[in-house]
Amino acid sequence: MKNVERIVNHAENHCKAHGARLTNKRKIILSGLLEVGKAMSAYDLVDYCKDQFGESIPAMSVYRILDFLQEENLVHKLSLANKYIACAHITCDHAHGVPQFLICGNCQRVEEITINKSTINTLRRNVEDAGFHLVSPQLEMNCLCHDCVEHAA
Amino acid sequence: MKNVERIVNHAENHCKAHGARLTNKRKIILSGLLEVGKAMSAYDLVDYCKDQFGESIPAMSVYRILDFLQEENLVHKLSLANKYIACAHITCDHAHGVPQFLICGNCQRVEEITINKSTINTLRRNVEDAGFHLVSPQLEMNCLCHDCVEHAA
DNA sequence: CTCAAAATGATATGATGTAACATTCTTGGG
DNA sequence: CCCAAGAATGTTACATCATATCATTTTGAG
Repeated sequence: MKNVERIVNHAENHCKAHGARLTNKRKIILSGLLEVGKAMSAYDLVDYCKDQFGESIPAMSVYRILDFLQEENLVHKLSLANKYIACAHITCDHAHGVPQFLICGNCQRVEEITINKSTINTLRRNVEDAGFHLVSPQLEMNCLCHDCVEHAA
Repeated sequence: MKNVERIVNHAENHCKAHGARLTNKRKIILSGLLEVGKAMSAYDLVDYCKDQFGESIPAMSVYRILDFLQEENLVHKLSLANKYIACAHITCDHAHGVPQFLICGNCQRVEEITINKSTINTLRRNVEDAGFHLVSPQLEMNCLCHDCVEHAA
């Protein structure tokens, strides 16, 4: 779990750098997401924090904290699943493209990838051709992970 | 509204062709979605059917009917918005690619487009490279429609 | 230290969605 | 035609996801 700690520290610096505060509760939520390494619902996080950290954080606060963490790009929301997941690139210092998510419809595993720019640009062009402007190319795709494909076969 | 009727008839034939039944309630829900022409939540549909058609359809039934209509490819679910929208291509007889949706984050307008196959294939390859299998390339993209971009500017 | 702003808590409620079982409707075989 | 079986719909209860509102606590700048 040293690794989680390291990432949280990094996140704290990232926040400090522009005057945002990674408070204790916010650290706890972020740690939970990092430890679990999977997408969790807000209420899953309430339970997890209670069980693992002995911290009772009301759901309302969890939602607020998740909003904060999303604004800081430390966490992403998955609309397909109504769940939240820690950003896979918190510790990278360079700017990132908007991520895309592969969600296993069977076991709920999630992989965060970055699709190459030219593909995204093609997508963007398709969107512009339809008279819309692409605000964010964060995509969520219905997938099966390798294991689940195997077992289904 | 003749047009809606025509589309519903077409949908009915489509269902009959493989032994599925487009019952009266199902027609009403589909008609509602077609008339409105926008994405609606299940509960929006409950209200709409009550107001416009004098039909009280319980939410549970609306969900079941929406499931049916999705299986028939007459309706799509938008996870970004938790809403449902009539397929833009019900009356086309040829098979369609999986659709992509452009959702205006400001006015909620939705455009259904079909991205060209080669772009989808590139996406699919990206997914396979990450060890996942793309089940369905139905994408939902956070956009702004042309009007909202103008007004924001 | 003090005060204002930020963060968190408490409570209620709205919105979305499903489980489980009952009832009604349709339809094909006798 | 009738009726059994399956399909569709209704009813009720509840699970899950999310936000509005106002109260309280914490924090940091002056």
